[in-house]
Amino acid sequence: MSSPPTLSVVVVIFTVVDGDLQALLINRSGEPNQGVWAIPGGLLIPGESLVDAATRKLVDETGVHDVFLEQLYTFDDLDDVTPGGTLAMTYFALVDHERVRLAERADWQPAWFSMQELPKLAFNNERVLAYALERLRNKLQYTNVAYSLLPGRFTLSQLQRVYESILGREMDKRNFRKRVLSLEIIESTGEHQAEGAGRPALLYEFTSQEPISL
Amino acid sequence: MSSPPTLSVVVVIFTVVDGDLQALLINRSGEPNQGVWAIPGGLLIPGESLVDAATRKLVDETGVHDVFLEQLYTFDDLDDVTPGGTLAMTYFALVDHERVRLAERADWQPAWFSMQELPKLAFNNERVLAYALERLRNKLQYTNVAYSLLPGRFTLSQLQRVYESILGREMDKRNFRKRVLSLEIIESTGEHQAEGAGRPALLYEFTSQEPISL
DNA sequence: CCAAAAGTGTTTTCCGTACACCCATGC
DNA sequence: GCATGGGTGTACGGAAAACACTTTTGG
Repeated sequence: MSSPPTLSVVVVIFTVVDGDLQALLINRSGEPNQGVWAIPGGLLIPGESLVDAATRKLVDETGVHDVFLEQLYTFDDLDDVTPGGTLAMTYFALVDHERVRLAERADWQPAWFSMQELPKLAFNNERVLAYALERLRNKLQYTNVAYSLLPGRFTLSQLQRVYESILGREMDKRNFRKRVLSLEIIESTGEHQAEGAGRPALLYEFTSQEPISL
Repeated sequence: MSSPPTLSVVVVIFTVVDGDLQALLINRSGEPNQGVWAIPGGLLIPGESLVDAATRKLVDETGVHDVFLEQLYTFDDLDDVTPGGTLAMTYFALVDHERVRLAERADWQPAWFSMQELPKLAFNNERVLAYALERLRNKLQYTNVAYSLLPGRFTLSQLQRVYESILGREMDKRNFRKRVLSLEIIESTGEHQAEGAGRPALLYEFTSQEPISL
């Protein structure tokens, strides 16, 4: 007779900093996998809903709320050491890094890592990140999820850098603008913002701060 | 202190019969929801993987194996009567109805229902079916999952009826054929099959019986 | 010979892509 | 005045959509 599985909720938190897609990782202070980096997560508290657990982890680590958060997949084969196994309900979230205040704790160290140069990860977390990235790339194409990665007002160049860093390829400026404007997910505020030298850019905002499928 | 949630695995089983998309439902013999139709499912056995549990349910109800089976979503809000709540890991499967031999049991009655005329369902199962249908429609567009709904050899008209019944709209015969042939997911066997009156149709087969993304 | 289903091409429309120059500001 | 980033239009190619008639069989 096996014991019932451990129930954990794990949240892949993505942000884009300066044209670089990054994920938040935690340096594990306890066994198993002490000292190894892992995606933030914790045990599901009995009586707590999955989305509440994911939101709790997200707020604990970053302080942000009201962002895009969606269930990703339920893995039963990430943890091969805990007796009885673990069911890991994974979520993914998109945050504007300017709104984030990383938790400062004595035991667990959270830090951003570029998706280009990930450290050695615990618990097969590579698969979870790869799957989250695939999902994010798909969502970016036919939804407005990018709203959750940017401040309320932003320039088209900032938006384009977000798309480019997630999709991993450069895009043509004119085609990009044509496309996002024709989708009608953003609109101009009429105000301008200077970006160092160069002509000041028009500021845009998303027409909806809720996820929309196109 | 709440009790830990019940862990169940639920499998939406779709088939297409005579141009009609149908789902397999079970008439519950026990409380809660006695006498009400529900999606087949059962408790996760400790030590059993999720996909094994889903496969077990599928084989129990239909006798088929080696079909398309994929995780759908994990719901925590379907069952509002069981103390501690239930985590329902849902899967969806696609079967060729000609290969199915429905379980004949004294207690649970399985039956096919058209997605057009569903009965009253237990446990918010409407949401699960709606989500499964949405996912199936998407998958149909950019994968070869239809292989799992048809016999090994089939006519292009049969294939088109499968697509039409899932997508819920009629398609142009010439455009449909051009498209599926250009995808190179099917190939002609060279043999013909008479379909009542009318000219006999060429039989085709899928080039792969494994899921392929296009 | 008539009903029933299979099979087949061309035209148009739309969307994605490629591509180069001028504009407004800071220094 | 020059460096920096913002902003704009057109032409091409491929895919999807619209559209009607001929072929082969059974009865």
